[in-house]
Amino acid sequence: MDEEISKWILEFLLRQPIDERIINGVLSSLPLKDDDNRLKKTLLLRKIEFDVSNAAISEKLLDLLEIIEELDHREGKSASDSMKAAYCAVAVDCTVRFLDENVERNGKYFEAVKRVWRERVCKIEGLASDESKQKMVEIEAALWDSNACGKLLRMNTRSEASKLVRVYLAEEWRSMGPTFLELVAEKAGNVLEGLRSGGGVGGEAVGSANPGRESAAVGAETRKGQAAVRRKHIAMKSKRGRGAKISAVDEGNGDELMGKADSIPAPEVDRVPAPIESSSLELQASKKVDRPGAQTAQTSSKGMDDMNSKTLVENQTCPKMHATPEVERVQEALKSSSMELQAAVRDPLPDALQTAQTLCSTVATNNRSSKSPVVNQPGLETHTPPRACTDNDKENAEKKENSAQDLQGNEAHRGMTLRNTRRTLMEPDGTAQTFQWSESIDDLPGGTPKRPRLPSPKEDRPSPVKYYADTKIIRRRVRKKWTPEEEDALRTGVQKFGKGNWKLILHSYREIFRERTDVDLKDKWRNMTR
DNA sequence: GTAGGGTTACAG
DNA sequence: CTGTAACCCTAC
Repeated sequence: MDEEISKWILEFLLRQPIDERIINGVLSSLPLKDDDNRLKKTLLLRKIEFDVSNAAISEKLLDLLEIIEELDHREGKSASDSMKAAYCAVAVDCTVRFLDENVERNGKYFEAVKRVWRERVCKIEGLASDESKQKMVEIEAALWDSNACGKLLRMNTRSEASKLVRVYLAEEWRSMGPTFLELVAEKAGNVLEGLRSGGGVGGEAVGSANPGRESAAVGAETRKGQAAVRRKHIAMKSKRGRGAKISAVDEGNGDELMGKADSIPAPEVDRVPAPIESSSLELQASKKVDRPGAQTAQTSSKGMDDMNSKTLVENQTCPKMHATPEVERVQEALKSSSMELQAAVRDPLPDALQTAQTLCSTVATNNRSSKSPVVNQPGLETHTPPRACTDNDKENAEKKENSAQDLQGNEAHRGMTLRNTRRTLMEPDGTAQTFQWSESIDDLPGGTPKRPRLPSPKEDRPSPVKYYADTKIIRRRVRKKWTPEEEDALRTGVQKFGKGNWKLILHSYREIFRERTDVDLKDKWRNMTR
C-alpha cells in the first residue's frame, strides 16, 4: 500500500476509539516511514489518552509528554501552558504518592523527589514553568516540614493530574485539526448535501468541526462559524502537498469537485483509487467495532446533519454496500481528488536513482575516454544528495565543473575523483553529517513498524531550574547531637570490634545508631579521642 | 568501606 | 568571632 495512504488511514484510525490490538495490527501491517512527526504525535497523544482514561497516572506519562515536547521543539514549537501544567501535575502525583505523613519515614518519597524532579523535571527546560518551580519548593519542603507534608497529603494530586492532562489533550487535538480522511469526507458531505438539496453546494460542511474528537451532533450554526477554520486546515494540508486540489475546490463551490470527477477519463478513475479501495477493505476487515451512530449514505437530507465524517469515509470505502447514484458520483469525486493528490505528492526516489545512474554512466564514459592518471582530490568531492536535476542544478553543476577544471585541468579528473571517493552516490559518505530521528516507530529493517521508544539522551539544554534543584535538594542533614547512649554504644563497639570497623559497629547497634552512618561513627570517634 | 581534610551549624 | 561538633567530599 502507498505510504501516504497508509499515513492517512493510520492517522484517522488513531483518532478513533478502536481496540488497541487493532491499532497495533494496523501499525505492523502498513508501510510507514519515519518522517511524519504529526503521525508520531498522534500516536503519543493516543497513548496518553489511553493511560488517563484508565486512571494510569505514572512516570510513563512524563516520558510521553517529554517525547512530544521534543517533537514540538524540533519543529520550533514551544510547549503550551496546558502541556506544562499537565506535566507538572503528573510529576507532583508521581511524587506525592510516596509521601508519608511521618517525615522520618519518607525514604521512598525522597527517592521519588530525586528521580522525578531532580533527574527529570528540572532537566526539561521546555516544560519548566513558574508553577513547576513553585511546586518543587513545596515538594522539597515536605521532606523535612511536616506542615508542608500535610498540605501535600490533603491534595488530590491524582485527580488534578488527570484533569490537567485531559485539558491538555483536548487542546492538542483541537490544534491538530481533523485528519486528512475526515477532511476528504467532509468535502464529500458538502457534495452530497448539495445533491440532495438539488441546488448549489455551498461551503457549509457536514460533520463535526473537529471530527476526530467532538460529537457529531454539532449545530448547523456552529458549523457555519467554523467553516473558515476548516479551510485553514485544508490550506495547511495543501502546503504539505497533500490536498492542493481539494483546497482549490473548497474556495469555490462543491460542483467543481463533481466537475473534475466527471472530466477525468474513466480508466484513470478506475485505476488510481485501487490502493484506497484495498486499504479500506483491509480496514473494514480489521474494524470489528460497530458504531451505533453510523449511518449509510442513503440517509435522508435531514439525517445528513447527524452523519459524522467517519460514516462518510466508510461509505467512500465500501462502494458495493451503498450503490445509489449519488454515492457513486461522490465516490468518483473522491477517487479523482485522490488521484490528483497522488500526482501532487511525487516520490523523489525514482528521479534520484535515475540521476545517480546517469552520473555513474557519465563517470564510466569519462573513465574510458580519459587516459589521465587517477588522482584522489578529497577537496573536490561532491556530496549533493541525489535528486532530479533542475535548470539551477545544471547551472550550479557547470560552475562547479568550471572551478574543478581550474584546479585540475579537465573534466575527466572530476569524474575520476568522484569515482574514487565513493563507488556510487548511494554509498555512505564518510565525510557527511547525518541527523536522524533514531527513536522511530518503524525503524526496523524493511520498514517493519514497532512501538515507540523513549528518546535517546536529549541535547544538553541547560535548565534554569537545575542549579536551583542541585543546591536545594542535596542539602545537609539536620544537625543532630550525639546522645550519651550513642556515645556509650560507640565506646563499647570500639572496645569490642576495634577502631576502624565502623560498619560492623553500626550494624551491631543499629537500634541505637538510628540515623547515623558509619562515617558518622568514625567522625564521632575522632572527636571523642581528640 | 575507611581515612582524612574540608565545610557548615551552632553555642558561648 | 571563635571553637567545636556534626556532616560532607573524595582519594585510596
